[in-house]
Amino acid sequence: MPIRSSQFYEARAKIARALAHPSRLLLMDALRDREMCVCDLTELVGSDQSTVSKHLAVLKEAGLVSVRKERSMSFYASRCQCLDGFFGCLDTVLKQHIEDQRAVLVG
Amino acid sequence: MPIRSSQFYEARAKIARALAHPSRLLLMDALRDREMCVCDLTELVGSDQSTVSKHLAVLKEAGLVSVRKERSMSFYASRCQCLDGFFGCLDTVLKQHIEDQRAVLVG
DNA sequence: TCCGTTTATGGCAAAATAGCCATAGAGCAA
DNA sequence: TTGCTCTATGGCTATTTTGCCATAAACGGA
Repeated sequence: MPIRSSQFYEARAKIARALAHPSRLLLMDALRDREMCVCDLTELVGSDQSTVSKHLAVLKEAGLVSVRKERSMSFYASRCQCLDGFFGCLDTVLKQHIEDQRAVLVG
Repeated sequence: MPIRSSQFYEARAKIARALAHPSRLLLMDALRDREMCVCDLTELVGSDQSTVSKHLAVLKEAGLVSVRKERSMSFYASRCQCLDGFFGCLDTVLKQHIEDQRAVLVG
């Protein structure tokens, strides 16, 4: 008696996987309120250009970013404003979790 | 000029990784409004008991669930009510994404 | 005590992910 | 054309993740 179909959870897992890398979270953060080209994003992330392109492809495939091509450049932009609210909600939970852990350590 | 520190994104990536599996999303859904023992969760997920235990350990390590031991059983409960809001927000984005893809296919 | 139940963990093999290099294609300028 | 810039992708290796089996520990009942 799964609560929902396996496709339901698979679709959401795909989104979560797309966000499950610090470089991709940095990309989502940078693209939150402006579009940027791959060249600038590459400098921002500090990895190889091909690596950044592949990270962007993962975000694109998940539907989290859009691309616009102009001249020889690709401009990426965020399609989703959900992350701040989500991680803000999680911050509250995490802070409590850390405090609980500290309490355990302190005894 | 990263927007935030690498630890910032690493911490969030850890949470996203914990959610990046359909079985773990099913577990979070099942535990949303009630606690359950590992035995019942194992039956729900349909994987080996050791597999479910390890999924639960991942969620616990991320601070997303709590455990309470009673008799010989472990009862897990969600520590976070952020998922519904987040995925609800994403649903809107995804529906639009799917529609865009269809529009491209149709031409 | 002995046994059955419940849970966690080590170990292993298969699968997925990550990151780099090399490279190809597109666009633009000289 | 030639060359430079920008981007995407194939290929490869290293790392991580996944899922099962086997097993151990904890607990309770007979």
